[in-house]
Order: sequence, then C-alpha cells, then structure tokens
Amino acid sequence: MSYTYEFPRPSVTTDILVFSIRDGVLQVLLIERKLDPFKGAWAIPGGFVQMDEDLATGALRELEEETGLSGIPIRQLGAYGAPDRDPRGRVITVAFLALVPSDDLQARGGSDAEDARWFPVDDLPPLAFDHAQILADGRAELARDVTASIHDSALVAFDFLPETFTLSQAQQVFETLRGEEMDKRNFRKWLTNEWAIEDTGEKSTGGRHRPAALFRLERD
Amino acid sequence: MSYTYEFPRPSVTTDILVFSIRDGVLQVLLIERKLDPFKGAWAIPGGFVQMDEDLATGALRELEEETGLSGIPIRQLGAYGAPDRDPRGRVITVAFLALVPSDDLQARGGSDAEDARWFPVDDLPPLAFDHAQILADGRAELARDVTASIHDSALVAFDFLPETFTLSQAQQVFETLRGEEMDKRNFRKWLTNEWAIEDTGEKSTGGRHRPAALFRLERD
DNA sequence: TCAAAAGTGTTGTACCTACACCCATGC
DNA sequence: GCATGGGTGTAGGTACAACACTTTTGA
Repeated sequence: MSYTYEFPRPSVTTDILVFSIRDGVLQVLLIERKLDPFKGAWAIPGGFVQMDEDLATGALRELEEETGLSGIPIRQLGAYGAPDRDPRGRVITVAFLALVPSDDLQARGGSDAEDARWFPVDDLPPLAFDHAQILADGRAELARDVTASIHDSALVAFDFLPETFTLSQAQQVFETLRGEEMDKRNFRKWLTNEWAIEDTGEKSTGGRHRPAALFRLERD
Repeated sequence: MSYTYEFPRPSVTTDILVFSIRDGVLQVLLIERKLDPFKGAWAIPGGFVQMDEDLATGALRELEEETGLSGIPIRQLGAYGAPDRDPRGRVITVAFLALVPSDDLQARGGSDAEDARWFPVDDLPPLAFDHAQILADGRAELARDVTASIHDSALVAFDFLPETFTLSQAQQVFETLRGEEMDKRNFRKWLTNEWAIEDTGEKSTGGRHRPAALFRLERD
C-alpha cells in the first residue's frame, strides 16, 4: 500500500521528554535507536503520528511502544521543524513534556528502540537530531512550571515523596526539579504557604541523627 | 507531478495570528477564504508549509501572500492537530503569534484569500476550523507577554505610540494589549520603573484641555 | 563529645494595590 | 465657570532574599 499526494508532504512525529528523579538527580528517559539514521545513538522517545490520532495520543502511544511507559499526563512544549533537522528528509516534530515518579516504571526497549534508559540531565550521551535543543528547552520549561507552582504540573512533585515525608526530603525534591538550591527556612515558608501541608505528629526513625517531623500533603 | 509515500502523511500548515491596535482597540488580521472548505468564512492567515522552508519562514511567506504583510517578528504559539480539525483530512497546524504597528500595512487579499481585514478581538465573525480556539489561546499569550514585560515582545508596544507621547497615550496602549484597565498612578510608576522613559520637557498641543508632558522611550 | 541534620525569626527591600484631590486649559 | 483630562503621594499587604544559632540524636 502506498499513498500519493499532489504536493509533497513532510512527515510528522511526536517526541516526549519524560523527566523523573532517580538517585536524587533529575533524569530523562532516552532510547537507543535501532534504525538509521543515528542508529545506536540516543534519542528522545517518539515516532510518526498516525492519521487518526491526536498529537498527544500519538506521543503517548509511541512512548508506550518504545519504553513500556503509559498513561502519564503530558503538556505540549512546541513544534520543531527546521528543514534539515532530520537527514531522511523533512520531518516536523511536536515535542511534549512529562514528569513522572520513577518507581512507576521499568524502562525497557521496544519496537523501534534497542534499549530505553534513564540518564541524568547533567550527564547525557550525544543525542540524535536536534534532540539536545529540545531537551534543553524542556528542562527550562520544567523548572518554570515547578517554580510557578502550576499545580497540576507540580503536584507530581509529591509523587517523588513517600506518603509522609520530612521537610528536608521535600526540599531535596523541589531543588532537584528546579535545578537550584534554596534557603532552608525560606523553603519551609514557601512550601507551607503554597501547599496544604499537615504535620502528622510522627517522627522519622532510622536516621543516623536527630529525628525529623513527618508531614503529609492534604490532597483534596 | 505527484508524490508517493509508503505511509500516509498528514498535511502541515502554519497560521499566524497578527494582532495590532487600530482605532484604540485590539484587532486581529483575518482573511476571507477563497476556497472550500469554509469558503467565504474568515480564518487566520496561513497555509501549507513548503518542503525546504522553516516553519516560521513558511508562516511569514503565507502571511505575505495572503495579506501583503511581511518581515515581522513572530513567536511560536503551539501545534494544533486534532484529527478532525480540518474536513479535508488530517491537517496539523503550527500557530504563530505577532504584534505589529498597524500603520505599517494595508491589508489586502491575495492568492488564497478573497479579502484580508482587521477585526476587533471582541467582535469577531465566525471562524473556520478550530481558529476560534487558536485565537483565544493567542490572545491570552499576548496578554501574558505584555504583562510580563518580555521586552522583545513588549517593545512593539511603543510602536503604537508616536516618537513622543503622553503618559495617557501610553496607558491606553498597554491597557488595550493587556485587556484590562489599570490605575493611573500605578501605571505611571510601573512604566517608569519598567522602561527607560525620558521627559522631553515639551508639552502636547492641540488637545481640548490641559496640555500633557511628552515623553520618549530611551532605546539603547 | 562530636558529627550531622533538624529546627526556628527577623529584617530589609521590592512590588503591587487601593485610594482622592487639585491643576491647567479650551470652550 | 465648568467640563475635561493632567498630574501627584501614601499606606498596607505580600512576597522574596538574606542571614546564624540552638537542639536533638546516634555513633
């Protein structure tokens, strides 16, 4: 089966930047390309959009095919369409952004991916296409979202924490997502203002030092 | 000449939302469609992207073809790709946003446009495709940009003013762009803090009332 | 007793909002 | 003299950044 058109058409792909915190650092999910171009190189998961699916749906489908990860909330980052960004010809991609708790998933290879792996954002392999640019843009957008407490986006931050957590644990998570450190007292003020945080009355145990109070997010 | 592909491909278009201030109100440039679908309806200018041009370049080319307007700074708004957004089949569009001084141009019809006209954003005709949604998104984005004084975007605001202007004139322009009124004294404080505004020592003339001091933007 | 993390307040600055009256001019 | 728009200052609230010492515990 083939498809004929009166005018040439670009291909359209979607890519999803999936961020998570693993081992205390911000990481991004990448796939090793099974096929040329850039065979063997690492890339943002994604692929060609199908004719009957929404862009976001296509992005999620490709993500699941390539990494096994599914059903996560995403938001659009933007379209990338420089004429020479793909050596196969004209390929325009629409990039999406996601933040997921990493215990949800066991990344694995799939249809078009030799392998899927998490990489710390500060220790990336060379990337295929213009994916380094897309990743940098997504990283900046993520920090903006979390800083601005866009709640639907930033709620995910609490998925990186256990049900009850210490303020230090929370600070670690937010600092990792925002990519910068903050003052302890200021963070605590910010957190308790911005979010409904409740003191459980419990104390952490097993630490090598002074036990810390345990808090819980009041979800409505 | 025709083009054959192994897999079906969507079409890709670009659209540019061009905003301006005319007659003291925020207006948007629309074209009347010459062809089906939606023949005779109004739409955001735009069209099919060519194989060798960047998305932004294509958007500007289409804009010039359809309206005669060229060489304006644009920024990307996002991609719209619902499968049923175009009755002709799968068409994905990448929308751009621009703000231009309206005296630059005389909008006119062109290749694919019967007519090009400015419409006040609060008095729009029914729009083709999902263009009402795109326009609403662009309107919100414009207000955000101007409020946040993203200077490269907001600098254009001063193009709506004469070389020397009164503070009231400036307030009119910013209120129109932001879509809301503000207190006179607060506006003046904001303006002089946020921008390098210089008192020329001159006074406006010809007004029916008390002459106003004339200011100038110090451009670097 | 020491190392390590927990915990805790104040101050200055900047910014935003709300708000009311007098002034200069043309008609 | 009156209508119209020009022009001005203050006070309260909120948010953010900077900053240092004491407490509790395990080892």
